[in-house]
Amino acid sequence: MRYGKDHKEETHKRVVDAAARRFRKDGIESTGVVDLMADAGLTHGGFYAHFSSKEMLVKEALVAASMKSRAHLQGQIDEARAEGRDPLEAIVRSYLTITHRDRPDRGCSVAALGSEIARHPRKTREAFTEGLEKTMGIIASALPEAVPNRTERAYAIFSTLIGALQLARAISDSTMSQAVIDAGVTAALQIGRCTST
Amino acid sequence: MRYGKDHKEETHKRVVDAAARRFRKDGIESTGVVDLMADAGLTHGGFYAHFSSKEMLVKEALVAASMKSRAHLQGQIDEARAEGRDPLEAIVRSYLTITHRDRPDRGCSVAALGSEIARHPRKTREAFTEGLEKTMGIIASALPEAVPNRTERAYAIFSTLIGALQLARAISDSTMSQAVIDAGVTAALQIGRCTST
DNA sequence: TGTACATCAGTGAACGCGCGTTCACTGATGTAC
DNA sequence: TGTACATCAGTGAACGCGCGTTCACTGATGTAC
Repeated sequence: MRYGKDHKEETHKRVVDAAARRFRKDGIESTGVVDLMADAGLTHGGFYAHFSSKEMLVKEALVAASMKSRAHLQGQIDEARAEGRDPLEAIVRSYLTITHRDRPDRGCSVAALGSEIARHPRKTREAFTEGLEKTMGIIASALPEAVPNRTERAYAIFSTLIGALQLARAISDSTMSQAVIDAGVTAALQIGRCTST
Repeated sequence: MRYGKDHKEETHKRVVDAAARRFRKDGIESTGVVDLMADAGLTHGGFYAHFSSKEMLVKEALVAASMKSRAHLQGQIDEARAEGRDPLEAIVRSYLTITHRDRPDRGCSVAALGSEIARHPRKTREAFTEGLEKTMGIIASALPEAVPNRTERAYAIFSTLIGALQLARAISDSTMSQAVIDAGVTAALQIGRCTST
């Protein structure tokens, strides 16, 4: 079948988006090329017309997920600012929720894949790092202007957020899981607000 | 070959310890039963005389790694107390180091496997949770007595530590990686020390 | 004390299966005449 | 306007390989006589 001139590009995007979802849900290694293509409504044979290897799709999926996350983050910040609410509190409270804990496929790819990304090839980690740097800039921009070391605080806040979400997901006891989430909120706000140091 | 009466138990322990190391280095899913047994100097056929499934070994390896971590943690605290240093600072600073970042096989299994553990069966996560609770108790005991909500703070501190170490491992740029580690130290200490809230 | 046998930790071939990747093919459409 | 052909996104069988798991077997030692 011959298709319109944007058709292939659209299919490509569809595979990347489906992969971003699947990877976050089941992990990168657990998800095969067959599953990935099936999720996009295709058969596996066409995969290598779009990506030179599974690793290249991993890279693209991480970049796509990162971009989407930043857009969401920026949206939360803008909305909070428009309504006179604290933008830091807005992003922290919307990140550490039960919904986010229970729907990794729709959420943050760093929380979902953090320990796995560290074991991927340098090129993949470079793409990840690039996205992460931008995300840190956005978090830093949500901090009160009076606060020093905004980038470093953004690093620490994000560390707390992904760590807490991962623990909350791994913990089998729901009370403890909830407590970890609550503790994460308190601590992240504290890191972002404390004017000393 | 017939062996002494403790022989099998010793072999079992050897496999569990080797697995704990390998899992942290390469991930649980990436490591096959053949590799695991080879690391312990055995062939794969005997595996099921020791474990009813790979998942059972995962559970045992997580429990073993958790126990070892707690012993190390307690050692750091005792040493710091004996020398009149702050025990919280001792554990935070010994956790967030370049060495720990670069040697996941010898380090914290939560940082190395966090996002993977969340996808394992309930029984495995229950064993993990049990160990984690004890670890949180030890971290809480390192906090100044004047501080309220010690358990919640321990949760947040540990979240920050594992999140920062994971990011530091995933980031390809060494300057940024170092900055994340430093930011994690500052934040973890701040969470543990701030007497308000 | 010497021989026959039971034990059982560890061996290695084999099982079905899914992995990432390759490739000859299909067939609807756009283009050339 | 109608026909012949080139294009190329997507198909599905096949590749070698490693996975988790099973099982008949080995052979050094402890026990029974």
